[in-house]
Amino acid sequence: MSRSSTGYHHGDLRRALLEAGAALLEEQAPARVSLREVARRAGVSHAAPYHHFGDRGGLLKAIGDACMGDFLARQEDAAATQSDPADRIVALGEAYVSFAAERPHAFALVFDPELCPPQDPSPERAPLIARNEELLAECVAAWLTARGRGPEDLEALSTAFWGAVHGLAALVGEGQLGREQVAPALRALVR
Amino acid sequence: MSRSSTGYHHGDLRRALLEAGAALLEEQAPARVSLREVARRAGVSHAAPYHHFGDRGGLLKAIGDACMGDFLARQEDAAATQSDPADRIVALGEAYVSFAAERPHAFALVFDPELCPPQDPSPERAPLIARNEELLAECVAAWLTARGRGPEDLEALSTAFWGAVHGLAALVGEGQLGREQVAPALRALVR
DNA sequence: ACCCCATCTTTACACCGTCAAGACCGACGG
DNA sequence: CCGTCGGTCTTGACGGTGTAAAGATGGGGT
Repeated sequence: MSRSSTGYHHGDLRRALLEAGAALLEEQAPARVSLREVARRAGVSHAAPYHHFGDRGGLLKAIGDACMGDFLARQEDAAATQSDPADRIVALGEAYVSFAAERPHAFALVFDPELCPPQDPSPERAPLIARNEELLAECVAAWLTARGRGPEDLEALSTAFWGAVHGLAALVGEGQLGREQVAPALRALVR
Repeated sequence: MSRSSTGYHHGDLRRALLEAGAALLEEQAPARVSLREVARRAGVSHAAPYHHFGDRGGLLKAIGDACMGDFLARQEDAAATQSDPADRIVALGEAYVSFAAERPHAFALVFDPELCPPQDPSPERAPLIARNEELLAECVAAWLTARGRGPEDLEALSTAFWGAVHGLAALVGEGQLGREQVAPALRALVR
């Protein structure tokens, strides 16, 4: 029942809606992604999405989950390309910023607190968040030991680094900063 | 003509709308601030705002200008309370984060790129932005000289610090970080 | 073969931003 | 003192949105 794409029941509407919504998100900010437009692009009636996602928030949340997956994949890739701890941290940060620069609306959606409250996040996203924090902590810990320091500041430094990278990413995503200003700032930080 | 508050023509609708809008912004995110609700709270018809602000964006932009003013005032105050360069930087960052924590919607509005594009900002806000960058550069420069370093990294360090503080503020405003995690992270940075 | 029910459509409602036309009233010239 | 003028506000309308309820459709299990 879930295979054919032709036919009255469309076969795979959920995926089609997710794809249409993700495509729309590349063009417009999350607030302007309308359920009706997504349905229109998927070629179904405006009320069709309601059966698959409870409401507009449900659709946005599902799209956000997918974006979070993309984001995490990029983070993992970036971390894997470098072996030196300092370089790895910089690579992590640059991947973070690249995502925000190239897909600003997806980035905004991923961190929208109304769609996925940081306290009790959706069961779909919780493992992704955990994995991301784990990755960051690993890199910071490696960097600390490489500099001959104990792990006493690990948590403070992790949040500091997260804050720095997140802020640079947000500012770039908002157009407040040029992308070329990021690398020097990051390097100045891990100096 | 613009003084009396009684009478049919209301006297000072523009200010009343700004106040109603600002009050609404304390309760709800910018995206949910509706022109009609603001008009309702000001006790006028739903089309009344159009004569004073061109459209919804105009009202939000004006509210954002006011919020930016509040924000800058807090930054100035924070910088004035400390004399030691390192302490001043930390105070600046904490004021930044406090604003985002206490007035998250105002914070989001101030940095909304669709309402006030960072390239060619509104003539009302441009001086505020300039003053803010100046303040930050001053503090970073003082911190650099206090550590016996030349101003060669001033720009990179300024953006790095701005990014860190902005990121921490955004994460706190979104509820992703607890407010108590900020001070240790900041102190770890200026260490 | 039949019926069930998940899926999709239709219809309807309230709210929103925006625009055009009209009502109101203070101010200014005669 | 009176009239008209123009900025201010209201009314009404249009298209778009999210959401809910009710009706149509057709595939899959018994």
